[in-house]
Amino acid sequence: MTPGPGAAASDAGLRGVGHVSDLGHALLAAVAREPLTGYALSLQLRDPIGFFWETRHSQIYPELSRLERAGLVTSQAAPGPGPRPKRTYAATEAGLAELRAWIARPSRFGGRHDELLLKVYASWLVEPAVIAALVREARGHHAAQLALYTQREASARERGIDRLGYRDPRFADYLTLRRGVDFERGRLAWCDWVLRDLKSAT
Amino acid sequence: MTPGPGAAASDAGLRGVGHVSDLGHALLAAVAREPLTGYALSLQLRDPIGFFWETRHSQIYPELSRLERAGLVTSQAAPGPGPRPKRTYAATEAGLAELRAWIARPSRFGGRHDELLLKVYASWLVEPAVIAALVREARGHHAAQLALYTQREASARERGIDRLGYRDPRFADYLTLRRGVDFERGRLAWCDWVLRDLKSAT
DNA sequence: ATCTCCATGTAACTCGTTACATGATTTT
DNA sequence: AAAATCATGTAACGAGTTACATGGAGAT
Repeated sequence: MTPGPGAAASDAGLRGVGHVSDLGHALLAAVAREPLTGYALSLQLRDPIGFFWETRHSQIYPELSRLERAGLVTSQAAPGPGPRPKRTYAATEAGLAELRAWIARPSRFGGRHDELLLKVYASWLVEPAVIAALVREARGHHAAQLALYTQREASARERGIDRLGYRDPRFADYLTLRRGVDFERGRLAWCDWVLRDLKSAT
Repeated sequence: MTPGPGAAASDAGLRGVGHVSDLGHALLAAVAREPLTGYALSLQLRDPIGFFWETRHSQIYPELSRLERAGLVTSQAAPGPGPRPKRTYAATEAGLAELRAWIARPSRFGGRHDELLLKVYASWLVEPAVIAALVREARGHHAAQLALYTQREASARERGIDRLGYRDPRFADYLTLRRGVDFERGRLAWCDWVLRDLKSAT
């Protein structure tokens, strides 16, 4: 990674400065609230309450320096407890702008991490209308999935699959399908609840 | 990565033959039901109904050959529509044994893919007691998480955080926390429902 | 004496996505 | 004529995990 002193010219092969990863947005969203060290961030991401995201410190430190090279965060060094100085990161104006733009962009659904939850976590940065649009879009997606799943559930019940023994793979299908129905229903209810609360909580 | 021709002796650097990845178990679980081609598997994994897993064909084909090298599946070649022969894969006895052993092993929670759902999808291969133990373990995990989240929710309400404006980051925390509570509650209800059904459906 | 917490980083590897590449048959 | 479907693979990344490495301060 570090090309060594004297060879600092090219930096080729690194991710383009224009692109910010999902993890980058997660870190940005955290330091937009208050300045934090990489270590503090790793603690927050280890326990995903209100965050729905997880990673290890080995990914956080390189990502923070990428964000700093891109001008989205700044760091202040202070004497640390170990051999290296302790760095506290804070979001810059450009960082906040990037976050606001990212929140407004359409999300991918069903990714391995929960992009919508992460955007809601950072929702205090944007107008409530922006978040409402996002949640309404997600609501549509989950409503469509729910319709599909309930339809399959109904057809499974018509064919008596819910009465098969556990030895039949189609009964296993039915068990997992039920979880899909529950998941989408819960997600839908949450979207509605958020939309209601965004109206009342001015 | 590829050591180049002429150095084919060792195969070092490849994943050890003893270890099967989560994706490997997913493919194994699918071909344990009926023999399938890599293409058919990619269609099933693109639409995660009853599967809760997703990937692309570019990952499936190499993984199938790894499984075959490990003796967990066999393939039969037939003239295909394209330049290459079409291969249909089936699980071997060793493959079924690996699946049964994997289902009985404790699962990781909160991984990027849903290991418990995948195990339930393959649950027809094992005795209902094995699956019941698995689901009971998961139930405990989700009950503990739910207790933690509801406690935080209550303390947030005591401090009036649910009545803050959307501009306060702590209100955003509350929105995502609510989703956590809903998720764990739904998961818990599903575990209970599966446990009930495993008793009745002999 | 040992363990845990704070604090930062690198190396090696596995997992996952996007794009490239080929080509016959069927549908629009 | 063009597009979609079936069918298989590789190359080049990007994302994520595990393990290695260092070292002071405070607690047991």
